[in-house]
Amino acid sequence: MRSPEQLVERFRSEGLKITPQRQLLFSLLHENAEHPTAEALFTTASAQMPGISLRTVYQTLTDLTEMGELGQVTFDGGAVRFDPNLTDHHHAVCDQCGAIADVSIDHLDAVSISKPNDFSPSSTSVVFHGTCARCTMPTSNLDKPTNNQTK
Amino acid sequence: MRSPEQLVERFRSEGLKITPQRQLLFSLLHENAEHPTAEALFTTASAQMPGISLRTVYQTLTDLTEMGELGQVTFDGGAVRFDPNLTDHHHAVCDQCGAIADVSIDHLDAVSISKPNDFSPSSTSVVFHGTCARCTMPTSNLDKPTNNQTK
DNA sequence: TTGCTTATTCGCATGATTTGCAGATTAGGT
DNA sequence: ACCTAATCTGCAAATCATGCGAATAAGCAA
Ligand SMILES: [Mn+2]
Ligand SMILES: [Mn+2]
Ligand SMILES: [Zn+2]
Ligand SMILES: [Zn+2]
Repeated sequence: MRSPEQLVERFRSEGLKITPQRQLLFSLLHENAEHPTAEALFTTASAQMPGISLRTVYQTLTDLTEMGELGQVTFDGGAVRFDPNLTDHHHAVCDQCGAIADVSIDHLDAVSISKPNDFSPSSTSVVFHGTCARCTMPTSNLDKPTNNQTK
Repeated sequence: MRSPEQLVERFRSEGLKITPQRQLLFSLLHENAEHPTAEALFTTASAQMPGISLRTVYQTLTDLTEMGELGQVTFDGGAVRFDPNLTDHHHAVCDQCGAIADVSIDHLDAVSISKPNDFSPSSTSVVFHGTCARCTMPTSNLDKPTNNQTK
């Protein structure tokens, strides 16, 4: 996703209005690597802007997605999660705390994934389930990750 | 998933009852490679057994899943799909007709998928999105696949 | 500034999927 | 045939997301 400034520019150039709700969401999404749900963003947004509507959060997220500025991912039938990282990448889901980490495509030997016969893949997604570093770490239970389970 | 006969045996041995509803679902799921949803199974089941409850379909599917006799998969936030194929495998989703095909693990060079750093994967799933053979096939629009979109 | 036009926000209804609950029914044994 | 626990069924309710219309406000023109 582009920077809030660039998004403002794009919205203006397309005749869309710059509302405080949109600006807040732009900033909450900017470089956000947490893959938040609409509800999570709504909660965070509400702290800074009491009264903002969940409907508006959904609306804005949908708009950004349709504009190609935001990605969506879902895991195991959970709620949709929004992803400002538009680069081609995959995900690692921690079954302990629910954290979702990006897995850069070059961490994988992508080309080695041969396509199944008689099927023309336009995209491939890989999802790892397991335990993240923070949840594995035996010592230092200080600052443990918040349980943010997918399911 | 094991055969209907074997399932009947297992249910009996566990003191569970053999009802016509269960037997019907056993047969509908047996070697079913369509990855049907609960609704789809309910529709098919209703044809053979008018009056069967959707609730019972869900209940039986959940039971089989908890017994480890049935797998569940979801794609893009769609409804849960049930999978009697318990072997380790992946999936190819046709964006045209919604068909979901199994992709045998040996079609992939699984070991070459190096795990991301500081994450201990317990399972890896690969999903291809694209166009299936039947939807690609230029000639022979005879017997086209039913549109069974995930979303 | 003031006022106008129309995009946007908001609250609520609705849809889709799945589960909780409790009363009616039935499988399977005595 | 009868008992009883397991099962089935219908309906309420939870969750997540979208449709809709009235109220609001951004951007612009005067
Ligand atoms: Mn990501
Ligand atoms: Mn499968
Ligand atoms: Zn974790
Ligand atoms: Zn197809």
